[in-house]
Amino acid sequence: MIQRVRGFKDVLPPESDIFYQIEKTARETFETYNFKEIRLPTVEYFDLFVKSTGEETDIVKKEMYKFEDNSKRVLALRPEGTPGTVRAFIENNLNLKGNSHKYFYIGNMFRAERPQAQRYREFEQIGVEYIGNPSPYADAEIIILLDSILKKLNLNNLYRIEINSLGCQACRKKYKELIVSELKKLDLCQDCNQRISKNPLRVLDCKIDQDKFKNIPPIELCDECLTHHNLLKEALNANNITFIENKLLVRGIDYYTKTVFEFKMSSQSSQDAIAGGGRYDNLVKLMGGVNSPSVGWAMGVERVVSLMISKGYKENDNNLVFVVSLSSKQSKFCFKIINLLRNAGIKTDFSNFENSLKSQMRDANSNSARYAIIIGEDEEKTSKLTIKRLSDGKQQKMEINEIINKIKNGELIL
RNA sequence: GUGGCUGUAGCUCAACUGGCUAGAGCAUCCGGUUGUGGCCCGGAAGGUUGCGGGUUCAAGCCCCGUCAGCCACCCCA
Repeated sequence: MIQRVRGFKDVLPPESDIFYQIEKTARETFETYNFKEIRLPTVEYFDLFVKSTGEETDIVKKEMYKFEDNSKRVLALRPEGTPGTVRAFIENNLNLKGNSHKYFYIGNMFRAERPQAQRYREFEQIGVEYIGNPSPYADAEIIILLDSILKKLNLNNLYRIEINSLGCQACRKKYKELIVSELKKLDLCQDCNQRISKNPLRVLDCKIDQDKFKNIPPIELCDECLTHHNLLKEALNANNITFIENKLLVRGIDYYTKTVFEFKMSSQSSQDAIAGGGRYDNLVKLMGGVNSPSVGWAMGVERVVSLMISKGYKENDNNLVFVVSLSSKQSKFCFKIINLLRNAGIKTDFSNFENSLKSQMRDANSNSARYAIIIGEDEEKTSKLTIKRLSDGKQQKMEINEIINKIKNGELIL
């Protein structure tokens, strides 16, 4: 028997329904905020991610599904959505098509990490990219958008928001120089020693050496970055969004500037980030497009699913009508009734007319049907069907049109 | 990627220091007289103990490998 590949998973009912509910809620919210869907390829050139996500990031260095196709092209399964979105933006000249570039995507991403609960090699991300708006209100807008989706899913109080500012290129350059000399004086772990030259800001996020950074001053933002950051915080406060400022929040992708943020679940698991994002003012230009300061985030759908399950997800009320036959003689008639109900938009099902009535009634019950319609010789002859409410066992006889009308109008009283 | 724990029926688990045809609950299926589900009762089905090798008279249990899951780290969604 050939089994699943490590780190990949089957999503089965009823869990698959939770995915659907999250996607549906996200789509409805995106519509309110005037974000449009963009659907992108799963496969891109490997170099796209090297250039955008960053050569020195863990994502590119050790987590990418990289391969050669039959024509020796070096390709990769996408590990995140932003590079593809930016590529599509530039390649399709979207900057010339309208002046609002608010996109969302829903898609699978791939990272070859060691699997763990809530950490899979293929996972689903829902993300947004707001391209070309440098305003702190764009940052605030997408943070509130994300918060709003999670609140609609009734996940209030199950997550916290952390924000930070990494500054622009100018203030970051100054800060890097400052901390590199400070960090070199310290006795750091192996990883950190390598990071000092490649990505010194990342060192500050190290959990091993955390205690040694007490004397490292936080980044000093330039006037513009500071104003941006303050406006964002004011906008969040003014709209009752609770957040924590985390000066050590750095994030593992190279293109971020100014605002970065993470939504974390309040669990003990180390897989606690349910969404993360930030501003990337230089990326579009770096990738060959016109200068377009942008901001975005991505949400890990599996992690939101696990939050929904942990708080006790309840399925929607089941309005199912289940049709059962006394014997196989009524099969044709029953099947016709079923299709009349379905054509009227009523959720209807049946199991096997060959089975005993008892067995079919058990099927109705295990499908948590609300009503059973029982059809025997009498019902077929008189066209008056027996309808039974399964919650209390009350039943009576009615014509099919009457049943349909009463169910549709919510007037079915037995 | 590093270190560790685990793997018995669909699910949750049991099987003394290696010892008879590997058990139970739940779930499933059938039945409990004439056309009625849930509760209850009776019965049935379901396992090459993840897979492969080794040690032994004998392996679910010990050893090696492998696959998978989980935990911590790393990192992130």
